[in-house]
Order: sequence, then C-alpha cells, then structure tokens
Amino acid sequence: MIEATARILETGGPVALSTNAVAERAGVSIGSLYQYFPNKIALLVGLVRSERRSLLVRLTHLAENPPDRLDGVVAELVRAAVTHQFERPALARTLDYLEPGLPLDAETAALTQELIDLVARLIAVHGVANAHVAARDLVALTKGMVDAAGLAGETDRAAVEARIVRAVAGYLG
Amino acid sequence: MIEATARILETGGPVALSTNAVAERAGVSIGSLYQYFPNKIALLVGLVRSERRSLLVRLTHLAENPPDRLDGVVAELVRAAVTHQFERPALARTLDYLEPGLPLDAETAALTQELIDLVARLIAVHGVANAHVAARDLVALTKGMVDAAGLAGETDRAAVEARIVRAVAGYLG
DNA sequence: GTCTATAAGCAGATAGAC
DNA sequence: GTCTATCTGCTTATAGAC
Repeated sequence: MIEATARILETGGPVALSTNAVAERAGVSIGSLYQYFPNKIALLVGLVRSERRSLLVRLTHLAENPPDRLDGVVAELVRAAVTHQFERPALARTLDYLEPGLPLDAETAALTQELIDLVARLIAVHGVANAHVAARDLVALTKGMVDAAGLAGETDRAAVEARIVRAVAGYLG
Repeated sequence: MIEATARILETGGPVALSTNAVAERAGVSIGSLYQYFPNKIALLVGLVRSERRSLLVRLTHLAENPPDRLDGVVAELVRAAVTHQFERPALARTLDYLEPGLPLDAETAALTQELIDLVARLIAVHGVANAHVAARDLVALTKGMVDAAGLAGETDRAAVEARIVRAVAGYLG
C-alpha cells in the first residue's frame, strides 16, 4: 500500500491521492486498507519513513568509510543525493514539499534529523564552521538543483552532479 | 479573490484551497466568484501571473542598470530573489511547487520564461558559458536555500544572502 | 482478515431569483 | 452583478457480512 501511495503521488501528485485510489492500486479493498492505516496521512508518513530510511542507508555506508579529503566527501555526498533523487524524481520532489507539513511520528522525524546530523559530522571534521547550518544549506541547494534538472528533462546525472559540486565547493570556500 | 487565494495557500496549503473558502475569504458569494473565474485552476494561474510579474518588475529594473562586475550582478540578483521569497515565504514555496503542474496560459508561461532569459543575459555578458542552464541552476539553488531557511525559521535575510552568494560564486567559477 | 455496502460530509460547479 | 439554493459526484471513514 505504501508502494501504491508512491505510484499515485508520482503520476498524479497529492491531489490524486485518495484512499480509494490507493486501495484500488494496491489490489485490496478500502476496508482492508483501514485495517493497516488509520487515515490517509498515515500512508504519507509511512512513505516518508521508507524513503528517508533508504537514503540514510546510503549515507551511513559513506559515513563509515569517509574519503580523506573534503572534496572527496563532497563528491560522494552529492553522488548519493543525486542518485537517490534521480531514481524517482517526481516522488522525491513531492515528498520534499509535503514533509514539512506532515505530523511525523517520532521515529520518522528522528530519521530526517539524523540525515542532517550525519552530513554535518562529515564536513565538521574538515573544519567547516557552523556545520549544521551548512549541512542544511547543502541539502537544500542540492535538492533544488536536482529537482529543477529533473523537471527540465535532464538525464545526464554526471553533468548535474558536476554542477552541484561546483556550487557546494564554492559554498564551503 | 486572487489575494484571498494567496492567503488560503499561505495558511493551509493546496489542500485547504477550495472555491468556497476563497469566496468566503474574499467576502463574496460562490456565484460571484464563478463570474470572474471559470474554475479553481484559473485562480491559481492568476496568482502565479501576479507573483511572477512582481518579481519580473524587480529584475527588469536591475537589468536596465546592471552593475559593471559579475560579482555585483550576482549580489543584486540574489538580493532580489531573497527579498521576494522572504516577503511571503510559504506562498512562494507553494507556488514554486505547483507551477510546473499548472496549465499556464501563454502570457503566464512567457513571464516565467522571461525571468530565466533575463538572468541568462545578465550573466552571459560576463562570459558565463551555457548561460541558460546556469540561470536555471542558480534560480533553483537560490529557491532551495531560501525555502529551507524560511522553514527553519531563519529571519536574518542578509546572512542567508551571503551564504547563497558564496554558492553562486563557486558555481560560476 | 478481507470483503461489500453505505453513511456523512464536502468538493466543484450551475440555475435561477432578485 | 450578486445572491441563495441546489445538483452531482467524490471523499473519508465505518458497519457488518462472510
């Protein structure tokens, strides 16, 4: 049902997301859906949690084997973010928009916070000041550029990555 | 009624936007609303047009008196964008998300294109390669960072501006 | 556990009085 | 031109059969 939610968001956006549509797409009845999710928002929260988890797995692996130099760290961070966002561009964009307005449960909110903390730690060891603000900026900058590239129909991931790395490098000085 | 649409989007987002709510907020009846706008989407298109126009006015003034050096141009561009986005952060963020999915009329689509073209011309005269892609990237980067700063509750416009300028300068090389 | 049927309410949009 | 009243269809959510 989470996957059905994702598919509907990808094709029709938040307006198209109804519990009936999710049940139909998942091949179950509306009654069954309400046995697993108390309401529509719970579906969204579940989806956000699942997506955040998958990105966190990617980044955790990077955090355990960080490159020596800061530019190497940046390259890997951007690669992970771009890869994630390019897998399901429309979904990523929609969830990024919806997430701040969602009443996330404790676990999901912690996941999101952990992502920022992880990035902050990775750059802080190289002497970056205000690492938390910087981490937030870099995540936002990357998402903004990848989303725009996706909307414009760009498919060359490496080219997008290279441009983002340039901006990040400039930011970090 | 356009202003009522804006207010509702600011406080409740796209889900809260109903024709009934707009009519009530505007102090007119639902019947009157439908005399001026054929449907709900027309309200959104009108609002996008109005917002784009106001940003374009700001930038046109800049384009007619451009600073001599590229870093001056960048500083002014970022200032204009941040000022615009900080005026009504929630509204700007919502419209940025909705716009790509809206069936814009010719005039409104032209306005949006003109914004990118204007930025592209301003940086192209300083020898920036692929000025159109660069313009799109810079707009996306700026919006991403300002939106995130707004969501995080930052109110120091100058600080946000300075960080964005650093990223932009790095991008341009 | 999964289904069908349905309740209750709200959405967009229209008709027609004044 | 603006209003009230209303139509139609879809939404979330529940009840209860199997």
